[in-house]
Amino acid sequence: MTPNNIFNEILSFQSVKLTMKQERIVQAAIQLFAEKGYSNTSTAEIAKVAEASEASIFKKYGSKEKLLLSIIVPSLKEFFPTMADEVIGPISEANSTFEGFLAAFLKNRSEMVIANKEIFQVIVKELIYKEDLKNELTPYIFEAAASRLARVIDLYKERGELIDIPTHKILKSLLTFIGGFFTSHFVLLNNESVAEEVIEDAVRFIMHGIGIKTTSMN
Amino acid sequence: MTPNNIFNEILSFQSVKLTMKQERIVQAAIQLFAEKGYSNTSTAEIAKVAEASEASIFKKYGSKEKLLLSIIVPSLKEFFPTMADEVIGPISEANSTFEGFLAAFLKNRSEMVIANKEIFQVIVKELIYKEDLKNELTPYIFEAAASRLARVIDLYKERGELIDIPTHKILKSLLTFIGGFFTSHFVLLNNESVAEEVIEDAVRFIMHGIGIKTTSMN
DNA sequence: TCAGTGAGTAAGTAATTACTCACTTTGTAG
DNA sequence: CTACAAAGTGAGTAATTACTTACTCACTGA
Repeated sequence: MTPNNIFNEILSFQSVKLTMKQERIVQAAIQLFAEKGYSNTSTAEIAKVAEASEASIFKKYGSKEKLLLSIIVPSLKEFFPTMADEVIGPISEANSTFEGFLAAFLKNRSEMVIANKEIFQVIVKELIYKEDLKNELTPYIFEAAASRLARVIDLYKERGELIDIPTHKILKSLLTFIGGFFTSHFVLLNNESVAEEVIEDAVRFIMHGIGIKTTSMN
Repeated sequence: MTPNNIFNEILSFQSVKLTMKQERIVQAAIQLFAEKGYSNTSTAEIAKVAEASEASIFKKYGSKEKLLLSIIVPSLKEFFPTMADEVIGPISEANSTFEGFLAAFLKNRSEMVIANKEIFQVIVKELIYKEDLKNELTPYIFEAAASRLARVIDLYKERGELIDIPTHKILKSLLTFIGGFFTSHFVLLNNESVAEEVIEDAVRFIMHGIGIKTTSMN
């Protein structure tokens, strides 16, 4: 079975409405995977928490791995592509400065991640491990998020708001920091919210760093 | 057994010189843990790769968990405290500017991590999962690395090289970016080296961000 | 009313897991 | 050479693992 067929199969799980039992199974799996990791969670435990039988898991999902993917894959489309078309576009149009865009973007995505924090934790924790999964999903993530952010960067660069260095370099620094930001807040520290001030601090750091401003003209 | 006793027990493993077989076991464990993760690696597999018997593992280490800790704990002292006393001090003394310090620091720590890349990967991957381990080690890491970095920040702040905001805010931004830097390069991308240019880019970002320099006096 | 269908499950199974025990081999001090 | 301790191991074990099978039940359309 090719990767594409696998993806379509996984996505088909959500197309038919889930029964109550199936919903309980998915919720139990999300909770346990986020808490203890995929490998340390047995199907027996998932069934117990969901108050269902183990066989029900396999009837619907076929394997433990597909249950994991049925959680991860559809959510990626929520974390990232939605981010591209429905988030990045409107946010950048509504903000005249890159600084404003950045603050709105970080706030918007933070709220999104917090609302789906356990799923986000599962994705981060498992993506680090699973080489195959990583290799299959990163091109997708890159296309969905990075390439659109690059366009926004180009836009504001033309307006003279951003430094004149290659866009890929700006993007790389930006993604490194944002990745660190989300990972530290929502995976390591497991925060429930992000204060306005924290976002302001992050934006200031991204825009101006920690050095004093030198008086140079452009 | 209290945490302290556990730590002392773990540290005692390295105090006596390892036999060749024991060395092979540790090397096999590092390799497999880094590649597939602790939970996905069986003691049988470690024994096979090490060309030793499973019983030898348990004779020396008692449990699979202690084998993991015997890899992680001593290395932390190499990654972090050495960093504090033997790295941060000399580097900051040898560099008159914070920018110079930062470049030297990033280069020095990158080389250190690359030389022990698999161990670094094991630490990152397991620290994300294991709540207990994380809670036990973070105060230690913080004391070793963060508090010393804070002093360096204070030093250069007094010299007027860094912006005048609370040190903990500077530190937080710095650690977020550096954490993202090391994780993306050496865990996600599994890089073998870091080009001079990459470090320069990172330093520039940390110092000045991606916004254009505004002409404001201080 | 009842055949057909999908949801759900109790009770398995073979394989794998971390770990143990009784034993042999090896290195070394006297 | 020998005695003894440490290093090393083959052959287990009970528990857990992901997964299967053969079944019941609840519902629905004709």
